[in-house]
Amino acid sequence: MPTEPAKAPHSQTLSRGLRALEILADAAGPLTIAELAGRLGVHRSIAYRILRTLEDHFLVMRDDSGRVQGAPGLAALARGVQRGLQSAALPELTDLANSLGMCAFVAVWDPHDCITLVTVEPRHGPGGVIQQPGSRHPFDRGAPGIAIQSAHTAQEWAQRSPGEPYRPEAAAARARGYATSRDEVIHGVSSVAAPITAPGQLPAAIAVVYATAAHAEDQDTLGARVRSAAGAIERALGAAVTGD
Amino acid sequence: MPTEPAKAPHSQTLSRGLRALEILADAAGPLTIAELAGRLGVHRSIAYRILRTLEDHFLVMRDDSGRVQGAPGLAALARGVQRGLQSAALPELTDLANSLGMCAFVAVWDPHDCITLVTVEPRHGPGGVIQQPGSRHPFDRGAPGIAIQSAHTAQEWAQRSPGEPYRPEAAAARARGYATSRDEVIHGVSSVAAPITAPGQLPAAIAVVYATAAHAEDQDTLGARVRSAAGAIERALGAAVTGD
DNA sequence: AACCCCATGTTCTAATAATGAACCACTACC
DNA sequence: GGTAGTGGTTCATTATTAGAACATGGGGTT
Repeated sequence: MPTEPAKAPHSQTLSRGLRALEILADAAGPLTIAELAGRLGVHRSIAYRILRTLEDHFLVMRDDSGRVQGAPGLAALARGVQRGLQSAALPELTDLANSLGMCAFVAVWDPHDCITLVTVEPRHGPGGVIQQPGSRHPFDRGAPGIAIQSAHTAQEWAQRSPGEPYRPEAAAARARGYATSRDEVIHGVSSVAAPITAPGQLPAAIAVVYATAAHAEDQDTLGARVRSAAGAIERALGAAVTGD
Repeated sequence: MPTEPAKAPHSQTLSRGLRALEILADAAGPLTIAELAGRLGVHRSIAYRILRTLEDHFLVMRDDSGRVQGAPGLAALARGVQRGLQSAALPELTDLANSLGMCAFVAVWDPHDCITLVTVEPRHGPGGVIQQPGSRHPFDRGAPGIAIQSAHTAQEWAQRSPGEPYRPEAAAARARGYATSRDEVIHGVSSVAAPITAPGQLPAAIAVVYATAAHAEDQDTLGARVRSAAGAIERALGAAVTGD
């Protein structure tokens, strides 16, 4: 990159609208317009117009007292994301979750975090750990992050996610084919994950989580299970590519 | 509404950006920038700047050949949507899916369609029907739409979703507590759904789908099952409201 | 190879669309 | 009955966006 041709300008209004959606997604509950304007750092009247537009697209809604929150239209927008991966992973996830009695999920790479895409709870699972779809975790927390990194060398990683540190555990995970973590995201919760890589697909990982107290010993068995699930998904993705 | 105080202006740029996301979600596969600009009805250079902004927010990504598609960030945006309903419904859905061996899902009301929010596949279910999360269906197709309508009288409905027709089956469903459909969305596929209503929550429905050929007779049993699941979800939502 | 075609990406000026302060109406709470 | 908090609207100013025209580079085809 010799002479940096100067970045083309970005759209201010659009960016603010998207930040509004991000803020709403991260917020604990519904927000008042003034709160949103404050967090956005813009005048109330701007926030108001932005909201009007978002409402038109069914991406936000107001509750009885006029406060703002995300609307189902957002789910519709997310439908197409990594569709192939989602459908390939779903059967394997349900199988894992039900046979192991653990919550199983798939997370995908995003430059700054890894994002949970699909989750499956085990049959009688309300007592278990719930991994919200759409939740983000930094790469330095949890087995899925390690697993995704383990599909790359440190150099590849630095190129792919500049600034995101490369965990040393990734090397061991690369050798074993799966990664583990304990107490990294939630205290008392362990996780085992295996990477999923397929041409044309974002780096991803399949993982299970469980209370550390239970199932303490058979970490190797879990590793083998998630590895084989990852392999099945990769084969399904490959078949989809060639067969479609 | 006597004198319509004149609608405040909407944000053009933001609206175009959102339409871009909608187009990408509906598209079969990745789109080239020119295609997107065409469908958007704007000049290529505008589409380009919009994409640049969307990329900054990790909502779209480019594949190897520069074509555009949705990115995992979209899933993160959808995380907060109807969170209470999602978590309350998940255990009931897994229970339904696994005990009946059918795909179970929750759909919520949106002014024009009903949108699938969460789905659970049965244990050994890849052969079964998969209901993509985020998919929209018009209210005149499928049991969930009828179930959602059945929670309202025709008048309430006309006020809530102006222009959307009220299906006559809703009255019968209202009396029975559940709705059925056959061959309405996919040929050969039947569905049974029950409404979920809770204060502060959007109207929703829980449903199961199955191949019409199998399980032809016990429609009443299915109705009772989804009804009781809906009741359990409503109770969980009520508890969450008062207990939080 | 030289050509053409189609793709992405950048630059630039007119004028459009966004900005943000001020202003109104309403409700809830002192 | 005031006062402070909402949501909602208006309007002059100007910064932002629009969209044409211009680079650039890769891929076929003749």
